[in-house]
Amino acid sequence: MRLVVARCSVDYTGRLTAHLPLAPRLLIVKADGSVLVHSDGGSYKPLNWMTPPCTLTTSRRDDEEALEDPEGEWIEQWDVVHDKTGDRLRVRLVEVFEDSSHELGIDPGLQKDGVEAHLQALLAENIDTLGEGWSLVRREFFTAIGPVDILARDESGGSVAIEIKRRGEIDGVEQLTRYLELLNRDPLLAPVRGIFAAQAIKPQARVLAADRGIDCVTLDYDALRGIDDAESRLF
Amino acid sequence: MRLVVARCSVDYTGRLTAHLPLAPRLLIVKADGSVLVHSDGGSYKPLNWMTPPCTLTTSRRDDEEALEDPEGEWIEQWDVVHDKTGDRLRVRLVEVFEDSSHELGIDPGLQKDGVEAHLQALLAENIDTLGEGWSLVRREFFTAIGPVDILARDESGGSVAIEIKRRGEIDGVEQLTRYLELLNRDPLLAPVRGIFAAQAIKPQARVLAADRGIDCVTLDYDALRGIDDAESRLF
DNA sequence: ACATGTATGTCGTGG
DNA sequence: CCACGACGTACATGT
Repeated sequence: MRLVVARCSVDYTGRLTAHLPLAPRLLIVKADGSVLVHSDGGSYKPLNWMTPPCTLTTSRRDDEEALEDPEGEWIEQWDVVHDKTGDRLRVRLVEVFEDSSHELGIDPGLQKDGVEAHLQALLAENIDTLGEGWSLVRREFFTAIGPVDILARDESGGSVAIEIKRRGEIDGVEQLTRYLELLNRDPLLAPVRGIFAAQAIKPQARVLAADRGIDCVTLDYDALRGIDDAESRLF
Repeated sequence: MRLVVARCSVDYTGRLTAHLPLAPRLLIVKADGSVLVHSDGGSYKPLNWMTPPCTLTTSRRDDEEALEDPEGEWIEQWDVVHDKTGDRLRVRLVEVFEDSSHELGIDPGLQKDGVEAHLQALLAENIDTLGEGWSLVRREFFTAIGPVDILARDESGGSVAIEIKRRGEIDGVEQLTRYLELLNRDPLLAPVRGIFAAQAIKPQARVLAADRGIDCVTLDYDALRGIDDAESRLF
């Protein structure tokens, strides 16, 4: 990883064209050749960047040459070209304040907990919180247009398709609607009810779900985890 | 902006919990207090981060204290707490390879060109590329559920709602469908046809659009721009 | 402040 | 390799 702090201008040409006027910025060149251009604010997202796989070539001008050129007084130029899309990033460095390199090695990676996958697992294990006598058929029930999060049977043996979201918004209801349309064409399953389950459901999503005959359920992550813990203590 | 390269471990607790085991990484502290944790690959997105507004407090341990503690041999700890959500990021530094600071100032900002807004303006100005005798009614025609990109009239005076996307995918068709449902309830406008316009349209989106009776049009950005240039030269 | 739609989204997963 | 869905999505814009 190479870290450069420099006064520079940046141009990007690819899915769009963009230009950054001359100013001091942080430039990061990663081991895979990818480049990030960061300002001292507006975090997370770089002002400009190039994703791997890409190729970086650098060229220099000596001071005299730079001084002669009235247009751009840059002393070093980076040309980064994306290997597949041909997107281009050009960085022109005018004044370099820092330039250092470090060997970091490959990162062991992030361990996550508490995302949708986890919610799904918890609800699948505690499917009877939706109703007494309910049973799990499958998690990630595959259809031609994508996986249904949970397929279950209610107390009377009827099929229920459950879509789980951390946040319940309108496109989640659309997604479940598409699944229900498809599932209800299968005579072995039909009729299939829909349940839209989320930690919080927006009013618009609720209205749309009601209009489509889909039930809404709010999930309490901590409560589900609590049930799960309580159950595992029995063993 | 402070740049630190260090062997560190990171823990995040907030919308989820996440842990990064001890490894060498780049830590960036921006002027607004936000923190980014980057590895030497997998670009653009930090492994972990804290967005502003947030507060960073640092604490140190002297070497003896660190050596006595068999658990964690960290010598410096950063606690970053988000001012509004209470999300927490904790970084424990074990070995520091670099620690530098720079004053960058406020960035003049990015100039963009070629996104959806531009496509919309170009198509609005050249609405007759969709058919002879077509006319523009409004750009950003406002409805209760959001703005329709372009509302136009075809050669026979019929209403046409146009949804524009850079890339035509399934959710764009869903969006247009919702608009059409609503617009067709307005007796002054109905019947309203739909056109899904994009630089490239995915097969699935095409199929769904056909199923909904929506026409697809691919837009040639350069051609539209060319027409526009040619027209402006007439004045 | 909240809601909505876009993104050079990025990133994983499964076919 | 492509398609799809999740994301601590982030981010700008309009009310």
